[in-house]
Order: sequence, then structure tokens, then C-alpha cells
Amino acid sequence: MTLKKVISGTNLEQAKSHNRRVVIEAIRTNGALSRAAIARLTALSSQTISNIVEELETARLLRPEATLKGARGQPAVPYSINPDGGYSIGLQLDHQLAVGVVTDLSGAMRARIERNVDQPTPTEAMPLLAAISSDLIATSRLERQRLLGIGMAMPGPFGVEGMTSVGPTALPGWQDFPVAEELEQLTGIAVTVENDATAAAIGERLYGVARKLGSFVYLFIGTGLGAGLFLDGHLYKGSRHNAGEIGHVIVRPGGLPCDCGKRGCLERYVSLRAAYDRLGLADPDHASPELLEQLLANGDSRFEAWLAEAIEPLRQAIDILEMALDPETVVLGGFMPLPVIEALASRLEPLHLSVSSTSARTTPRVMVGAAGKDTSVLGAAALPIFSETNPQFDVLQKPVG
Amino acid sequence: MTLKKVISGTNLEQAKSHNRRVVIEAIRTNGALSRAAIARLTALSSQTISNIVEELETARLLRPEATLKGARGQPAVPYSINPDGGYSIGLQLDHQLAVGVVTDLSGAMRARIERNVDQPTPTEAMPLLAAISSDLIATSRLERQRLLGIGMAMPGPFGVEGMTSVGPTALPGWQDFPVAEELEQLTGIAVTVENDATAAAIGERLYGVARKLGSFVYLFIGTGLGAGLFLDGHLYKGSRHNAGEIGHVIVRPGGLPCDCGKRGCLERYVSLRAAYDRLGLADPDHASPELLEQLLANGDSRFEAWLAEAIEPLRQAIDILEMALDPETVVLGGFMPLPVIEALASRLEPLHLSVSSTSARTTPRVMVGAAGKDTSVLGAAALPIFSETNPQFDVLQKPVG
DNA sequence: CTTTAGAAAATCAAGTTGATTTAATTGTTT
DNA sequence: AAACAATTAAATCAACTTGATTTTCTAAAG
Repeated sequence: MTLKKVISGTNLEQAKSHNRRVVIEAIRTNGALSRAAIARLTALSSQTISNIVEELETARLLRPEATLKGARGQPAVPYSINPDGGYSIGLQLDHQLAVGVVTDLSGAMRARIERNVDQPTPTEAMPLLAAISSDLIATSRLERQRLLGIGMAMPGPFGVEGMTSVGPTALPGWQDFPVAEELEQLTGIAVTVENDATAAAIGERLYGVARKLGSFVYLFIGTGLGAGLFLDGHLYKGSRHNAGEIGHVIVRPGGLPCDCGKRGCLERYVSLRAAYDRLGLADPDHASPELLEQLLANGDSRFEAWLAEAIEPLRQAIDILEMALDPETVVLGGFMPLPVIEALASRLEPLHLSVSSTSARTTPRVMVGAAGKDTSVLGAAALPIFSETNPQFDVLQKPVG
Repeated sequence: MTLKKVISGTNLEQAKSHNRRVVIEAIRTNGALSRAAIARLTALSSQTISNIVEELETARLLRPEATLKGARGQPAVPYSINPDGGYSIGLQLDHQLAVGVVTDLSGAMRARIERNVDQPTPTEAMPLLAAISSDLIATSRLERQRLLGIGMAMPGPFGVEGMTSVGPTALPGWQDFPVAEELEQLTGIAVTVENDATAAAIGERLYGVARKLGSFVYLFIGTGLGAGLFLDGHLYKGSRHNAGEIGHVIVRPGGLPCDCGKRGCLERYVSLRAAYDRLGLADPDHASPELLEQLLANGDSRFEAWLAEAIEPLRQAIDILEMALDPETVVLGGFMPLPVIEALASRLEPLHLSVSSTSARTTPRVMVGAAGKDTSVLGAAALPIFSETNPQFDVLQKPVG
């Protein structure tokens, strides 16, 4: 009989690792904090916090700010995240563009490289991505041992026959390609791969509008449509890494045919591709988001028609996410230009009645993401930082085997 | 400035509590295990396991089974969950019925009480529920100090204006009533309240078909329709306790009008109430699920028509849940009689293409729940047991304040 | 204006808890 | 008898807690 892998036990070492993360998280969400304040927030003793803060300071992850005077008692020394404590590389691959960035611990962009591609296959893209990475390391002259890893974002879903590689919103040829392993091989750096929506969600959680939220959904409007799910303080990726792939949910039974074989899929109405199609572009495979921004600015009537038609499916998407997941908020973003996102957002009201329609809300039901068009690369860069610093259940688990 | 409550730190005490739960969980999912086997599974040292097992044995939560011979080495003593180690009371309230049960640690029902009600208000129901509880304690003569708590299941959603108390699928008058607090007051026992779908999910996870699953969705077909979400080993309840309330998701834009004000809501097609309505019953408020079972057995043509019409919306519900959450499986159950659930399940194929349609599956996409018509009370009884024994992130957190 | 009490932050040193390590013992199979 | 697996016991170790102490400031009293 083979035994089921089970949640594993923990020990002091794991506990300490957790506590270290808790301290970082407390400072990240609240800004600079004194040792005493951290102790109160985390329910740990001030002595313990003192030890951890000292450790994190010598590791250069935290740095002291100017001593606070003006209150009674001994003046407090606030500590904040040291931007130079670590760096991360973010990569993003997409139908027409490969982008790479370096960010520091504060999420600030330190370098950026962009290369045009055209429906890249793995054989074409992998060397390019490796090259971008080494160029980034070279030009930003960052200390190699302070590099936390490479995070990569690409369109999902992953590994679904008849969906992953079919149709204009999917990247062809990547169906079962082991991106992370290959890129790790090529670069010698640890690689995390997520779909663009998940990456964007992490970005917003670490540095954007979702900084203080425990549960939210990032609705990513790109070539297709997907959602990144952050639930109860944890990233939820699904049992096969495809949670949030709601682009192919049916919102119009019998509606527009989709390449996946179904009719009336959400992303046939709300996505870059849906807009290009509605505009009747001659070469939708090479249209760019900037075009849409222009058309919006010009008040183009066909684009306005698309907007009007996209609103109700978008409302339904939000409705589905709210009803299924009861998040604190839904964040809108993606490759769709910010002005277009804002135009969509401003026309959403009245939203459908849902479990989110309660008067006792602290956050709006829908927010627009903070990171703009680089949301997905910046989010990708946030992935290694997130996995190194976020308090999560896994950290408590002893590695098994 | 008020500081954001943050994830709190941990210490040895919390770690031990976690490890105790891990041991119980290992035995629950795998059946009787020797100390050495537990040590291997949990990555804890055999000494640690020895200590914990001894402790749990004296607490009567575990009991030794017959020594295993036939292998090399010293014969192992397998330990299993001691059914008499604890008891739990499950309550379920609904439009026409109040049910209470006592279960032991193995989930076996030890007593059951049923009372008819009619659209009960809180003032009517609370004393009744308290009476059921004390009757259960008296008749089953259980040791009071081994009673882990009361779990209660009732239809959701909770506290949503214009939805919670509106329409035939909702219980009127409970909008903001503090059920748990009141019942705790009346009985002097700790009370957990969840919606029926969530309770059923926990039941299936502890004792049913979902015993070994890390992520699954329980689709509860009752008077209305809701889903219980078990994701990555944790119950996900949503930011306002209303996750999974997908009954009011729109599956037919412009379809049948719903009391919530929208049109084409899922539960207008798939629910007991939807079936009653489709049959044109004179008094749908007092129809019973057994009627549907009879009609199915008789091959009633109007009921067959409902079945046929319900399939596609049900497919869509499954599609939505699969795409949004990528679970290992979707479990069907609820107040709908088992033969009807099975009839629905057997007609589902072909399911929609989704992220679940991969050939590399270990579980079927759709399963029928094991607990039958008492699924929701039994699940309710499982709630206190779950919260006492399941390894979860919260356990590691030091209580703050 | 000076002094002093009070408060908050940070540190120190000893104490506690619970997992790990190491070694010994037991009982079975080959 | 030798090998092997399960269990037990004692000693050790890592990390958090506790309580006393020190530091440094503000505010009130004299």
C-alpha cells in the first residue's frame, strides 16, 4: 500500500523561518515599525523580535530609519525594508513581446529590456530569455549573491489538451514544455513560472493596491482573460496550476464560437483579441494595445461599440468571481491600456447583486491595478521575493523525504 | 495611525499543537499506522512521534490495534482513531426540517432527532435547536467533557441585503441574526455555523469520498444551490463568509427571473425549488425531496423534462467551478435525493472542455457524495471535529492581543 | 529653571519547551 | 547467529519566554 503524502510536522527551525517572514510582512504592509511595535503586532516577545530584527539587519534586509522623538519614553528606532537587500529578475513572454526587468526589494524597477517576438516557440524563446537575463545582470551590475531568483509570467492555461495551444489567445507549442527547468538550466538561477494573472496579483499584493488585503482576485485582461487568486493570505494556484483560467467560462450560451470548441466564452467578449476582432482589423495577430488607446481617445465609434458590448460580460465575470470566492475586492488590469481599463471600470455600475453587495464594505468592489502596462513583468519579478518573504503554510512544513 | 492586523508569529507551543494535528490527520487519511510509519510520513523523528502518540493515547484520541507480525524486525503496533475519543453534535436547519445528530470521532451517527418546522424564524428556531441539543446529550448519555462542540448547518448566503432573506430558497428573518452566539448562550457549548454546502464538504473530507483530496468543491443541491470550497487543505470561506454561493450566478442571460432581481440565475434551473417550480406543484413551499425520487422512479415525463433542462446549467456550474478553482474533483450532493443526483451525474457527459479535461487525472471530474440525505447534518457534526484536529495555518499563529 | 517621576524601548540573563540525536533494547525473520 | 525494524531512554540543542535592568525621553512638580 502506498501511503498518501500528508501534511508534515514542524520544528523550531521552521518556526523561526516563519517568524522572520512575519516580521518582514508586518513592515511591508505597515511601513517602518519599531521593534516594540512589531512585537505587539505579531504577538511575539520583544526579545524575540529584537533577535530577528538584528539578524535581518545584518542580512541587509532591514535598515534603521531616523530615531523617533516627541513621544514619552525611550525613542523608538523604526526599521524599514532595505531596497538594496535583494534583487529579482522578472520576465514576461507573450505573442509579440518579451520583456525583462530587474527590481529591488521595494519593487522599484532598476533595469528594463524589451525584445520583439512573433508567436515564439520554445526553441526560439528560451535562448532569448536567457540572454535577456544575463544582459539585465550585466547592465544593472547587481551583486549576484543578492539575486533572489527569476520570476516568469506567461499566458495560461498550462497543459490542457485542446485549450493550451489552440486559438489566437494561446501561445502555440508550449503545451508541455518544462519552462522553469529549462530556464534554470540555461541561467543557473532558480526560476518560478506563473501565468500572467497570478504574477500580476502578486505584484499588486506586494507593492500595489492589494497591499493590505487578505483575499482578492486580479482580473487580467490580456490577449485572453484570466484571474489570479489570492485567498486568505495565500496564492491559490489550483490542483493543476490552472486556477483562475476563466477566459473559457461560458457567459453567452450559444454565443460567439471559440477556438476551444465551446460557444460564448468570456474571452470572446472581454480581451484584447475580442476588441481586435470586433474592430475587424486586417491583421489582428499583430495589432497592439496602443491602437486601442488611440481609438478610445479619438472616440472611435466601432471601439465604443466594443466597449458597450464588453461591459455586460465583464460584469458577469466579476459576478462569477464574487459569488464563487467572496473576495475583498476585484482588481482590474492586464495588457489592456490603463485608459481603456478605466473606461471599462467607469461603466461597470450598476454591478450585479452579489455576496459582495453589502454596505459594510471597507474596500470598493472593483479597483484598478496600480502597476500599469508592466504589471505582469513587475509581478513576475515579485514572485521570487514573495516566495522568500511571505508567511505561508508551507514554510512551517518540514521538507519530507 | 492604526496598524493593520498582521499574520502573527509562532512558538513551540503552537508548533506542538500543529504536530499533534498532523499525526491525527495522517492516521485519518491512511488508516491505522505504526509510530514508525507516522514518523516517515510526517518527517518528524520517531521519538517525537512516540511522545505525541503516547499523549494522544492517554487522551483517548488514539487506540492501539493488534500488533502486526510477519515482517522483519520488531513488530509494529498500529494506532487508529478511537471513535469514543470524542463526540460532536450536528444541527441542521432548513425550511421544513430541523435535524440534530450525535457522531463519534469516526463520524458514525450515534443518535438522531428530527422535528418539522415551517419557514422558521430565529425566535421559533433557537429554543427548538437548544432542546434538540440537550435531548441528544440526554438520550445518547455521552460524557459531557468529551463533547467537542456543536456544528450547525443552514442555507447561505449570510448577511447580503436583497439576497439573504429574499425568495423561496432563503430562510426569512435570519439576515443578521447572530446564530452562533445565541446558541452558545442557550447551550453553554461552543458553536460553529456554516452554510450547508461547506458543512457537507467537511463531512466528505473527513469521512467521505474526498478523504484524501487537497482541493475539491462540493456542489450542494438543496432548496437553492451552493458550493463548499476546500482548497489546498484548507476550508475557504471568503472574506465575508459567503464564498461558493454560486446559486445566483447568471447562466442564462435574460433567462428565468429570480427573486434576487437578476435573470437566469443558476438556482432557477438546478435546485429542489427549480424542480418543484418546473413541475407546477400547487404548494411548492411544502413539497418534499421524496416526491422527486418517486417521480424519477415512475419515469414521470414532466420530471424528465426538468432533468433534461437542468443538465446544461449544471454543466455550466461545473465548468465555472473547474475553470475558476481547478479542483481535483467536484463532488455532487445535497438534499436532492441520491437517485436523482445519480441520474443527473449519469447524464452530464460530455462535460465541457475545461482545465480539468486533462488525461493525467487520478480522480474523476465529478463524484457523487457518500453521505446521502444527511450529508449536511453529518457535515455539521464534522465541523467541531475538523476544527479541533485539522492541521491548518491558523493553528501556528499565536493568539494576538 | 531644575529636579524628579513616569513611560516606553531595548537589552540581558536565566528558564522553559519541545524536537533531535545517540545509544540501547526488544522481538522477528532469514 | 546475523540482520533488521520498531520502540524507548537519556542527553543535547535551538528558539521562544520571562522578568529584571538599563537607557532615554517627556511632563509635571517644586
